[in-house]
Amino acid sequence: MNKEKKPTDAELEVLQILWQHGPSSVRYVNTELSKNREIVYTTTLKMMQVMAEKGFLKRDTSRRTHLYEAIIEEKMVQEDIVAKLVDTVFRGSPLKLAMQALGHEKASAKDLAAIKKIIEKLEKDKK
Amino acid sequence: MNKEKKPTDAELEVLQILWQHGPSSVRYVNTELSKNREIVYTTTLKMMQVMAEKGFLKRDTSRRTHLYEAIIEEKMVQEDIVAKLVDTVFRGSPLKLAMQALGHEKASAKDLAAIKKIIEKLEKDKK
DNA sequence: AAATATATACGACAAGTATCGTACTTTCCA
DNA sequence: TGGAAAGTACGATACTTGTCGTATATATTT
Repeated sequence: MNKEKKPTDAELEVLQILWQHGPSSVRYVNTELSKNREIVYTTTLKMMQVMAEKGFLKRDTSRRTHLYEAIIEEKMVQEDIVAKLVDTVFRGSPLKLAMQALGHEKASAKDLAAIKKIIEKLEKDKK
Repeated sequence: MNKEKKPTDAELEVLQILWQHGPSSVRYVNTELSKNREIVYTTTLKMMQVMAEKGFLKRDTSRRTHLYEAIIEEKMVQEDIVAKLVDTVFRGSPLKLAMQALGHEKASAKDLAAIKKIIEKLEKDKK
């Protein structure tokens, strides 16, 4: 069904903004991107046009300033990427990936507590 | 120092084989790759030559059949990729990534127990 | 109304990727 | 010893990605 290829890195930057902010103009997305790196307006425009062609975004052209909206879901993309990552970089072990994610700097005490709960729930479900 | 760019997907396939098997001939790598998909010998050869130029592999040309060895470490690559992934796809939350990894089919009961232990250890270290 | 600002459309391009064919060299063995 | 087999070298190619310039249309402002 979905022969969707995964978004490129640059496309993910755009998607992130749309996922958080909802339907947005090119101007808005470009302004957000510009906070992180130099990028010319028409580059962002072109990229979003291409993403629309690819089926990642849909656009509302009813007004002069077009609005773009993500139509692939954040969760889907996360799943795809994680599945592939586990496969190609962690030798098929989700555990290794999880450890790598948590073992690193940013995991807070609250994060750890949260995931412990989730694990306990998963363990219950397994039975 | 290392302005190393991250390996492409196809390069990761090669790296995985080298990480597991150690220094290998092109023939060996190609045979392994062929188990998963169609690929012509010279394609693999060329790719590994490029990877050597990039500094991902080093090669021993002392014998007719060259041996290639990974010189970027598996763990390094994993760290890089996970860090970037957390950033660009999980809104900076390692927790979300870990959950996604574990919540997926493949995490076994043993995996869950293992990671619970790790979490407890991390919690201790935090104090 | 003229000038300015803000949009989109679209083509071009350099770099990188993955792919393979052809040419050449070395080794093996019947 | 003369092929066949197995190896490397390397160029060509088709695609994709990210980038931007230029053209043009539409508002907005003075």
